[in-house]
Amino acid sequence: MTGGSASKRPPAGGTPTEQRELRAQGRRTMQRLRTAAMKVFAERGYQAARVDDIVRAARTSHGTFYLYFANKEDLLRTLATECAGELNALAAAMGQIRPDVAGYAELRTTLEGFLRTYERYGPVIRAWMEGQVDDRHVNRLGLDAFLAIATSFGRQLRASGCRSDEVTVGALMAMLERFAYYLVSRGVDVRATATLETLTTVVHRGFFGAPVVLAA
Amino acid sequence: MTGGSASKRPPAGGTPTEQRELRAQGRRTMQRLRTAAMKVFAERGYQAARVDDIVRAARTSHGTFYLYFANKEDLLRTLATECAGELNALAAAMGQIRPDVAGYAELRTTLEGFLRTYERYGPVIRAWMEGQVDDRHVNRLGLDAFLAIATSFGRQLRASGCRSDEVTVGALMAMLERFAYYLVSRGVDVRATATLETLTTVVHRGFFGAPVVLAA
Amino acid sequence: MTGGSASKRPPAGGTPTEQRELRAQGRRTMQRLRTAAMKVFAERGYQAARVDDIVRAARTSHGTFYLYFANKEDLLRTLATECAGELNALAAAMGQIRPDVAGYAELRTTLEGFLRTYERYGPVIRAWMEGQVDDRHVNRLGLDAFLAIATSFGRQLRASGCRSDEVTVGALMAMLERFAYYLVSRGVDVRATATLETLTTVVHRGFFGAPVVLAA
Amino acid sequence: MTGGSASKRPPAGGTPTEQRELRAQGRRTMQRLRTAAMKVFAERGYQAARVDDIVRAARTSHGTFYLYFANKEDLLRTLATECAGELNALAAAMGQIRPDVAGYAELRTTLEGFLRTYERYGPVIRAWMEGQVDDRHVNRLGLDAFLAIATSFGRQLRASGCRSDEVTVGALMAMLERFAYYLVSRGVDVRATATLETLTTVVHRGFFGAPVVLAA
DNA sequence: GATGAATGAGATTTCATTCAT
DNA sequence: TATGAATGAAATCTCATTCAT
Repeated sequence: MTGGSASKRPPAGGTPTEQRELRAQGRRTMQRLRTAAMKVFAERGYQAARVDDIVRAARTSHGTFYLYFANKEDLLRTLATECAGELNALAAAMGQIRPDVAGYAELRTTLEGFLRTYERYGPVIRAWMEGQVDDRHVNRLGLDAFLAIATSFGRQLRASGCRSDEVTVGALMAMLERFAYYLVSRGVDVRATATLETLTTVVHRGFFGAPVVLAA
Repeated sequence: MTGGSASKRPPAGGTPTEQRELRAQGRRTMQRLRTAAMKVFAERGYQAARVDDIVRAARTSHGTFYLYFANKEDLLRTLATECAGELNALAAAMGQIRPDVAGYAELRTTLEGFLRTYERYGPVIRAWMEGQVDDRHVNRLGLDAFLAIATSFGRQLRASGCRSDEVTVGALMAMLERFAYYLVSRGVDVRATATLETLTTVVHRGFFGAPVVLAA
Repeated sequence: MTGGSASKRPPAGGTPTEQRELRAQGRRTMQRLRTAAMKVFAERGYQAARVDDIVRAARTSHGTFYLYFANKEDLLRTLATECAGELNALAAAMGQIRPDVAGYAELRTTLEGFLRTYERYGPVIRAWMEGQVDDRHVNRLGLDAFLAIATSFGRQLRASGCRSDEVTVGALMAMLERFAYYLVSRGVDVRATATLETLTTVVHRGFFGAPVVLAA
Repeated sequence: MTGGSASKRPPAGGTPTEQRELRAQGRRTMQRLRTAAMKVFAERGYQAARVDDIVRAARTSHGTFYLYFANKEDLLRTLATECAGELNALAAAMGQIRPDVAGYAELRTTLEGFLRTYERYGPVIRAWMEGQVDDRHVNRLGLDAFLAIATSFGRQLRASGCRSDEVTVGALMAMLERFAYYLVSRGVDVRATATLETLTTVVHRGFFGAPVVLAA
C-alpha cells in the first residue's frame, strides 16, 4: 500500500519493466509472471488477486515480482496496454455493417475478433468494465479502446442508414463484454461456429430488426 | 484438561441479525447501516468496501456494526435475500411475450420492473454478476433468482413460437444487467420513457427480428 | 456470478509451520518466536498471552509471526506436539515400581524426567490441565500423553501387587503437575537432590504406605 | 477495560454491591447473577468468561449487571470473600492429626469440608490457583486462606511428631485442589464414602507412611 | 429496577512492499 | 537474477463498560 505509482518516490532497487534490457532468462520469468497474473485475475478478479497468488502461480518469489513490476497496477498496465492495442486495431479494421449478407459477414468477423481478444485479455477487460482499477492511465486506455470500437460501430451503422444512438451502441458493448465473459469463463470455444453465429444473429437483429435472408 | 470445553465460541455480544428482537431504535440503526452499505457498495463495489466506510456513512461505530451483522458478508446476505425475493416475484409475474403489440407491452413491463429493482439493489446484483462473493449461500440466491428470470423468459418466448435457446437468453440477461448498471451508475432515470422504450425495442427485436408495427 | 469461485481462501502469505522449507535465518526466527512464546505463556498463561507480547519478546514484527504460525493456537500446537512426544517417551521408559529400594530409585528417575519436561514445557502442560485450549487436536495430545503416563504408573504398580485404582493414580498425576508448577514458577532447581527426594518419598509412601528402609 | 477498581473514578450511576439496600426483587436478581457467574466460570474459567456469557446465563441484561457489580472483578471479589470465609473456618476448626485412628477421622472430616467448599466455590478457587486474577485484594484473600489451611495442617502434624516441611504441605495442598477439581468437574458426589476414603488414605499415608490399622 | 443500544480501545490478521543474501 | 525474510500500515473483529429510556 506504500510504494504507490512512480510519482511518489524514485524507483528503488532494480528499475522494473521495460526500462531495462532483459536477457533470455529474464524475459522468460517476466512472461511466467504475466501468464500467472492472467490466470489469477481470471479466477479471483483483479482487485482480489494478491501478489502472493501470482508469484505462487508463477513459481517464483515476491522479490522477483518487484524486479519486473513496480506493483500490481504496473503489471496490469502492461497487460492493459497490449489489450488496448488489439482492441484499437479491431476498431480500425471494422468495415461497413449493412443489413445484407455482406454486412452480416463483416459483423461476424468483428465479433470473432472481439471474442478472441477477450479470450486472451478477458480479466483485463473485466477489470475495466467492473471499475476495479484505480489507476487513471489504465482506465483511460480501456475507456479509449472501448470508445473506439463503439464509435466505429456507430459510424459503420449510420453509414448503412441505421439509426444508432449512443444508448443502443452502449447496450451492445455491454452485452458483448458480458457475453464474452460467460463464454470464456465456462471454457466455451469462441471459435465454434454455432456460438459465433448465434451472437452475430442476435446483434444483427438488434440493429436491423429483420432477420438476414441468407439465401436471397 | 477438562472443564475448559468449548470450541470456537459463538460470536456473542448481541447475536446479529434477525435472531434478536429489535426495538424501534435498533431497527432504525440497522436500517441506517443497510442504507449506508448500499451507498458504499455502489460507490466502491462490494469487495473494496470497508466496514469502516459503512459505519462512517451510517454515522455510527464499529462496535455497533457487529451488533447487527456478523460481518460484511452477513450484511450482504440480508440485502441479497430481499433482492432475490423481488427478482423471483418478477419472474413469477411475467406474462407471455409475443411478437405483437401486447407482447411488446408485456416485455416493457417486465423490463421496467427489472430496472426498478436494479435501481434499489444494483450493488448487490453487481456483486453477484461479478463473482465478488465468497459465500455459497448468497451465490446460490443470486444464481437461482437469475435462473428464474431467464427460465421464465425462455418459457414465455417459446410459448410464442420463438426459438429461444439458452445462449440467446443468457446473452439477454447479460445485457440487461450491464445496461441497467450503466443507467443507474450514471443517474439516468430508469422510468424515463425514452430509455425504457429503447431498451424494450432492442430486446424485442433481438428476439423476434421484425420491428413491431405499432400502428398495425 | 461465476468466475469468482473460492471460499475462504487459504491463509496465504507464507503458509505457516512445517509446510514450508526454512533456511537458517527462518529457522532461527521461528525458534525465537517459540522461545518468546514459552516465556510469555509462563508469565501470563496461555489465554492471557497476546500475540503482541510474543512478538515484542521475540523482537520481531506482527507480520513475521503470521509468517510462521497461523495464530496463537497453531503455535501452541507445535509446542504441544513436542511436549507430548517427551511425555510419551517417559511413559514408555518407565520400569517396574516396587516397594523396595530399586522401586524407589525407578520412581525417582521417572519423577525427575517429569520435572525436567515440566521445566521446559510447563506453560503448555498448564494450558492443558487448566482447560484453556479450544483446539480439539491439541487437547487430545495432552489427554493422551497424560493417560499414557497414568496407565504406565498403574501397570507398574499393579505388577508390584499394589492396589492402584484409577482415582489414586489420578490424584497422583494431579499432584505431580501442580507440584511441578510450584517448583518451576518459583525458580526452584528441579535437579536439586532435596526437592526430588521429598517428592519421591511422598509419592512412594502414598502408594506403599511404609517408608523405604534404605539400609535394609 | 476502563472502569477498573473503585480507586479510579467515582462509582457512577447506581452504586453497585452491598452499598445499597436491596429489596426482594433486587436480591433475587443479584443472586441469579452470582449463580450464573459460577456456572460460566466453571465452564470457561474466570478469565475467559465474558460479562455477556454471564448475563445471558442469568437471563438479564448488561445494564443490570453493572447495577449490582462494578465489573467482573468486583463480582469475583464478593464470591471470593465468601469462599475465603469458609476456608478460614475450616482451618480454624482443624483438630490434631495423629497417626492413629482418631487422627485419620479428623483428617477425613477436614478433607470432607474442603471438598464441600470446593463443590460450591470451585471456580473461584481455580481462579486463585491458576493465577487468573489480577486484583491484588482478591489474590490476597486466596493466598491467606490457603496459607491458613496449610499452616494449620503443618501445626497439627508437627504436634504429632510428624516432620512436615513447607514443601510437603505445599504438595498436599496442590494435590487437594486438583483432586477436588477433577471430582467436581466430573460430577462425582464428593460425599460418597469411597471417594472420601481413598483421598483420606492417600493423604494420611503420604504423611505418616504406615497404613492405619483400623482394627487394632 | 431493568433493559437494549452504543461506544471505543485494543486485539487479531492480512498483504503490498522492501531488504539482505 | 533470484529469493526467503521482514516489515508495518490498514483492516477486521471483540468486549468491558456507559448511556438513554
